[in-house]
Amino acid sequence: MLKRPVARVLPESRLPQLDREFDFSVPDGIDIALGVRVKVPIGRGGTLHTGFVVDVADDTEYDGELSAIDQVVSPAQVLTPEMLASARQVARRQAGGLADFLRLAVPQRAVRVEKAWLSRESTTFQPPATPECPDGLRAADWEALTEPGRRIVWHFRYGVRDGVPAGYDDLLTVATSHFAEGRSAIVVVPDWRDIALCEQSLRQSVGDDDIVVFGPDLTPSETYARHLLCLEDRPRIVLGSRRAVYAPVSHLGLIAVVSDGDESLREQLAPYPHSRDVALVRAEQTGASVVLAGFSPSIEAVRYVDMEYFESVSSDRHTRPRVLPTSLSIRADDGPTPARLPSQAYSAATDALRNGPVLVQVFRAGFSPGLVCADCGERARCVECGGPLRRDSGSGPAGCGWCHHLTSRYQCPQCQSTRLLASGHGVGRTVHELGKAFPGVPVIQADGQHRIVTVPAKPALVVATRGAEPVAEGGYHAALLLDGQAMLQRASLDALEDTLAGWEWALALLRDGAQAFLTDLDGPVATSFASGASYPLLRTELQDRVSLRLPPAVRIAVLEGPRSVVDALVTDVCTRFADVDSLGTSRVEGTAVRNILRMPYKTAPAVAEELRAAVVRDALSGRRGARLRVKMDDARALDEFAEGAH
DNA sequence: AGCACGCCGACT
DNA sequence: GTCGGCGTGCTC
Repeated sequence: MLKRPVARVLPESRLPQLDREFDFSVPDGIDIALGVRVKVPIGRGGTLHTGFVVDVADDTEYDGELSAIDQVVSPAQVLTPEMLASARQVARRQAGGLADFLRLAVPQRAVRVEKAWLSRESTTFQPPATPECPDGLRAADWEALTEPGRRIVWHFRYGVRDGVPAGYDDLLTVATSHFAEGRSAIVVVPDWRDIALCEQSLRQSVGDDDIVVFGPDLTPSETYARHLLCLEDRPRIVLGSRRAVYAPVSHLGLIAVVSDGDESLREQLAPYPHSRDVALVRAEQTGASVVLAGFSPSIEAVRYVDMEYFESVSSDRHTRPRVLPTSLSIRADDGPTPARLPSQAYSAATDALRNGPVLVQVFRAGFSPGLVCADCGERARCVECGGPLRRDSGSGPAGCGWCHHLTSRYQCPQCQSTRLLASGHGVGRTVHELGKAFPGVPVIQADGQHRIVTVPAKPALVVATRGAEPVAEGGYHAALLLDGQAMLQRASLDALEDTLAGWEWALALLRDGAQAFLTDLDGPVATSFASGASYPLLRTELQDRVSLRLPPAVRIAVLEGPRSVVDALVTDVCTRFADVDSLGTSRVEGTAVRNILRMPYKTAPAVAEELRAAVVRDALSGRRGARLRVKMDDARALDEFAEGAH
């Protein structure tokens, strides 16, 4: 414990004007340590705030009388110097508050949990045997993956082993290798399903004391317990969702982010950091490796490889399953086809179902669907204006998405049929349809509500929404990739990236020799994907983004607040920085407006500083009403902007 | 956020 | 004369 007279404290406050360090005197009898939580009086009333001790010193710059620290909340040094340094860097990058970031990185205290931890008996670290290089990985690549200080985009191999995707197994072997050398490894995955799969695999090779899992649905005290475990001076393997990227482990050797293009890896709380960015900063700070791994790279990863900031490593991909694009254009002379499935896909699925499970991947539920003719598949259009027809409830008249004209009796201009079907509809409807198409076959439904991690190696139709696909023991015998058109035609910047990731994931779950059928799409994307050329597709997409000046070729900042404040700030920033431009304003709720700034990477740090200063200034001005808010690099704002612009 | 300081209207 | 309105400004 340090006995210096001045402690520098960062209050745990979300107020921008309090997001800075304050000096306090340390009374006799109070022991201060870096990273502990303290209570300090702030403001005229001396209201007690908790905060972190971020520095201790002999004197202060402040010319006024220092207030004294009220009390040390606990001796646990919950904020490590490394995390503080990383937090500063991420907060600056995101134009956000340091305390805001630490709210994500340091969980709330739980007294009982902490008492138990403080009086724990220390466990000894028994390193496991260093694992061997998995099949299908070149020795040089294995070496790169298992030493610290590298930046790698890793293209997983396909196939399922022991009920777990082989790529996941490979990654955990890499993590175990770091661990065996006395270094911690953090594995960040998008969601609960991936955690369950990895945990199952990890527990077979590493002891329970060595693993810390930040699983789904953790209570605050459970989260705190795991945080404390990570603080111990011994290596650990940490597994979890985006929360795991903040694990304050010592001896960090590896941070791996799996499927880093997944939108669930962006934090929904200020300052909205992405796990990939946090991983990069922490790795730089500690000398650890960053590995962005998966079956299909994120567009950011493609960019990093292109600019030679990351090296690329591929497992053996010769086992890529065959993909057959079978166009949806069901011809009238084909007769009725069950559940709108092309006959080739239908008969292949029927065959595969004799021996084992078949995966049917559908677009996520809750998506507002367009309508198609149930008999010929022609897109249903409004008779008044030609706009897309939709149906908000399950039944009732169809309405136009553009002019809201209601069509009570629709007739298809192609085949005169009066029956309409939702295209790219959610899993509920598809389960029903497919159940009828494959009579006598058990149907297993997997989506956000029906969480299934694995299915047995028995004949069954597994209908899963994109992102909720269970893993089949031994792999699926075939996969039907439905709704490709709807997935690809979403008005979203990451439609291609996300769609390819979903398809590649489905391929990874197939058993050796099984095939995938792309049923609702033809054209260049279908052809490229079928030939295994996903990567060139993404590179082309990246080139487009460069010429269109869209992320990740540029960085963006979303500004929200009262019109006058936002307008003034935009004018100011665009004048000061010649290479920043504004996409204009769109209205959000009430009187608030939103504006999006685009800027090259090299100017972004200076702009971020400027924006943050504006947020603090706005908070300090006593003006009532909505405050100015800044959000960096949230590409989804562009999707909303496209809808709301005028 | 809190809280105090400050400078203008209707009350014992 | 003074009690109290909430605009403005600061917090080690």
